[in-house]
Amino acid sequence: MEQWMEELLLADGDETKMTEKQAKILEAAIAVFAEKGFASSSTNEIAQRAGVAEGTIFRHYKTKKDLLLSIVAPTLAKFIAPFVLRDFNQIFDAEYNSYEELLRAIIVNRIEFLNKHKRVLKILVQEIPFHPDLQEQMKKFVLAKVLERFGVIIAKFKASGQLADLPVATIVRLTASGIVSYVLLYVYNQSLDKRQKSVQWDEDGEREATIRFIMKGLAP
Amino acid sequence: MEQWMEELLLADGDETKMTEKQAKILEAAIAVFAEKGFASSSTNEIAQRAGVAEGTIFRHYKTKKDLLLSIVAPTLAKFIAPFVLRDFNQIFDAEYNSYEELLRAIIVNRIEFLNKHKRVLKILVQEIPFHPDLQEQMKKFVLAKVLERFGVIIAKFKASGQLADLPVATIVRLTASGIVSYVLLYVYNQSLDKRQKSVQWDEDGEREATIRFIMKGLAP
Amino acid sequence: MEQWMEELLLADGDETKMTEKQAKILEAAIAVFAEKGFASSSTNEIAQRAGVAEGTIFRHYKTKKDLLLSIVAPTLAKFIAPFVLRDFNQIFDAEYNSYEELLRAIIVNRIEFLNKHKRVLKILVQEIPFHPDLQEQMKKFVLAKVLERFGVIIAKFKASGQLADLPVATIVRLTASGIVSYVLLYVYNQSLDKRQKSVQWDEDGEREATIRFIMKGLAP
Amino acid sequence: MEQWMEELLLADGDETKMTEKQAKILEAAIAVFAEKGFASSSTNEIAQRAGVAEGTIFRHYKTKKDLLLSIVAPTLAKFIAPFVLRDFNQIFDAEYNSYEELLRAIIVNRIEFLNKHKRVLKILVQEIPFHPDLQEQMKKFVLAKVLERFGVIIAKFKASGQLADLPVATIVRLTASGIVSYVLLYVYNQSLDKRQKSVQWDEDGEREATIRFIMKGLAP
DNA sequence: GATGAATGAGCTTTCATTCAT
DNA sequence: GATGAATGAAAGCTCATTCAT
Repeated sequence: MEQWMEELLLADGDETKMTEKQAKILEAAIAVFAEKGFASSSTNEIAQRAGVAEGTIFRHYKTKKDLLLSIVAPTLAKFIAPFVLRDFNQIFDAEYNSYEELLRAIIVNRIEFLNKHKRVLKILVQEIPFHPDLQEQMKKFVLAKVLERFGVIIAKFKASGQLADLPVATIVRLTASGIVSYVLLYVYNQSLDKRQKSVQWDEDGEREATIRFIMKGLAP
Repeated sequence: MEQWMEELLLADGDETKMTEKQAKILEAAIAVFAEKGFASSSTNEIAQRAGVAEGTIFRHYKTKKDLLLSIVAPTLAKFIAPFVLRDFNQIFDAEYNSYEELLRAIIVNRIEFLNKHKRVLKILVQEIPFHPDLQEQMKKFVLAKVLERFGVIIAKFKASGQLADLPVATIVRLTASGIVSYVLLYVYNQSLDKRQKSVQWDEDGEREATIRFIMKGLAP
Repeated sequence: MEQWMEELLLADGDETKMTEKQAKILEAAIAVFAEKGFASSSTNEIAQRAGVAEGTIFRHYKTKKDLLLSIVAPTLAKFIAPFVLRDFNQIFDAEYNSYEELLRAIIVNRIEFLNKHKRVLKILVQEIPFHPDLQEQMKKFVLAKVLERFGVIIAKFKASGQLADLPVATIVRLTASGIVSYVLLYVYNQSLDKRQKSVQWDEDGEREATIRFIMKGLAP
Repeated sequence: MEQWMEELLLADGDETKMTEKQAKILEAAIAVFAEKGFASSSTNEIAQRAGVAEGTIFRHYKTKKDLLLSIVAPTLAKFIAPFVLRDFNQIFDAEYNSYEELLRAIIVNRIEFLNKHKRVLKILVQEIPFHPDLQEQMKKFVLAKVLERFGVIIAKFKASGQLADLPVATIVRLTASGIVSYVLLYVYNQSLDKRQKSVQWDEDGEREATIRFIMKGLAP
């Protein structure tokens, strides 16, 4: 499994295998899928936006669904990468003195990730309910891996008396719900154009409020 | 506006205006839309499941999108009913001695609502990103009304020193994120069949943990 | 099975179930398939010749292959009808004083049949090698039924000393090969236009020669 | 014409003119055409089975039809070789004392030929109805040559009182129909696997029956 | 009101063929 | 010679919508 992961990550990082047109197709497909949803997107429109003949799409991706998966799978892989690949980045390997420090790190890291993969994540979220195979992978890899990895760290903080004595899954759920609500607010803010800045949230204030909320909520 | 609301609510509660066929069409459409998504559903399949001719659908709903809206609108209306219709139900009109009591009332109320409208809510959530008109209504009515109504109550609890001194929107956001994560867990639990009960969450425990989490998190 | 047969035969005889357009589609499909072969025929051309929108074809026949089968199946059924349906016609129920009489009756009957279903039979013969399901049905029903029915009659002629003492299957094979070669000659003759009548065979002469050939060849 | 024939025959026997790839393409094309029919075969599949790039096919054969012809033509040439090329083989050049001897020789020879070229002959038979140019060549060369050559021999046997006084074409037709029905039976037998040997015909018995049938049928 | 046959635009997909490398 | 990416025309098929009955 980890081999498959690493391959996916490399294959995608090392995009030399792709022809120029193929890259354009992917880019166009991401844009169109994110904009209209998978089912409402036509391969014709994708081809046009990619500046490619429609047939070219099907030379690289056997079906439209194949195209979807080839977009969504690598991102899914990258999503769990931090959790399955040792020393992939510093989130879990750095020593954190407090749960708060960890929270801050995660928020920064996830916002960065979200920003980078916004459109693909939108597609993923939209399509998961209709593709049982994606659901399966999500549950099997992502959820399982995240819980497993977090478990170790949270146990440490629980032992040192920084966190309430709740099941790991519960702590993860409550932490995640807080973070997710903040991150969504953050990207929502970004989606507003200049003129609408008046209705924006105060990002810094909300971040601090969120962190304090979680810390207090999970205090022993 | 409130008139329109009341009409919607009545029209739907009092389903005598609908022919039997029309009701069957709605029911079938909800089932199919929830299962496959709006764009991937065919009016043909809806007609078959409803046991009517395809043409009959278009006698009642000018277009396929019309059908979607006539499904989604009443549920949206009911969703905000407690917030816009005085004495529609007891949530806000009862006097709550503590924020915790309010939380418990909301959880019960929302779970009930979600259970009753699960499929339509799924459709709504799926389709909102692709229908700007729905988004507009959502923001204008739902969000605005909910915040407005909540504002009054939260102000009271803040004044009496039960809640931290945070913006109302922030308190709503953090409260909502906690409740949503619990409610989703609750319905997820229900979707598991008997054999999978072993992987279930402990509902009661999670509910209590969630309430305590929110209360502690929002304490002054 | 015989029930299924009778249904097929009736369904086809009683073509009132078909809309006018559907009949036109069948007629056009038979023409085009016979002319170009199944794989080289386009539903587009069939639609045009039928004076129908292309979509109409697929309202009546789910796939192009479905259309093929709905053409070929009834003819296949009619082909074996004389052998499975008692008193369907007079071939086997009349008393034949000699094998020669039987031969003459068959030739007349088969030429008539061939003339009536020339195009469909061409399609059938062309497509059988590529559709194992058709092959199966052919072997199971047609061959089996024909041999069985013939067996009884041939046994009678063998017993009365009119035919050589050969296996029934062998007699059928040799008889059939002779008849087939004559019948093909006959339809080939018809396919020639007036100007080419000079290269025609002498039908009557060939028929008599064929019958004498078979009779002498199978004499005891 | 005979020069063209000889060239064809040599070119194919002496396959040194073909590159290895070209040979593989031909072999693959024969396999695929025989399996699926010409129209249903894709150059893509042929290329894959041949282990070459799709473009390579078109380097050697201008069009897909060209490929078909380059498969079918040499076999057609070989088919008439015994009839047009003096001392090509022994069938007609040996002196036959009886028509029966000739029959036996032809059967052996044709079974051998059929076995060697089974797939190509299947392709040829399948495609002839849809390619008027092939039909033309068939009639002009094959039929004409065969009849002409046979005519001489049959005239001899008629003169010596071994055969009935029928037109040469008729004798050829009746003889051919008998032989063909036997040869088809023979190859059908071969196509059955071990387990099905019980349903086989008795080859030797059928061959003798067929020969006796023809001899008796054509006796004066 | 209800039907369902018919439509035609548009969908995904296939394919023989071309051509720069 | 050989490749395989690219093409675009055409294939089979789907679908929301219309309309005569």
